[in-house]
Amino acid sequence: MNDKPPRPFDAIYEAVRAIPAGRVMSYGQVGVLAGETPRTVGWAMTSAPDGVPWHRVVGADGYLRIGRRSPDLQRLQRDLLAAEGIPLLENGCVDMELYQAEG
DNA sequence: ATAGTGACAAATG
DNA sequence: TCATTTGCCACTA
Repeated sequence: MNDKPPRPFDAIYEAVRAIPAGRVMSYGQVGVLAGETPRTVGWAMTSAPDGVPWHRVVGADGYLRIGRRSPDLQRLQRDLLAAEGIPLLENGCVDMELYQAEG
């Protein structure tokens, strides 16, 4: 039952939840909005509860830095992004110039 | 308390 | 361009 850490990254989840559909944000951007560092954002995403569109969080380059330990998650994020109207480029990254949220 | 790791980012060689 | 290093913060052993 202790799957979720007692440390609610409320600020981080709030920033991620504030990302509108069809838009994406980088870990660094979320970190700035949440007042935390990109590292902490990544760690918070590992325990992202329901209601948090973690799939809208991508790397600063638009790449899906995910998938290093869970290839399934990368495919899941790719599917979720496509479902929101965010197709990935041939490089496998998101067009930040078009889909990056302002904040 | 210490060391190692991590869904990052920017700088450096 | 690629690989390496450093900074940052939180968690696990």
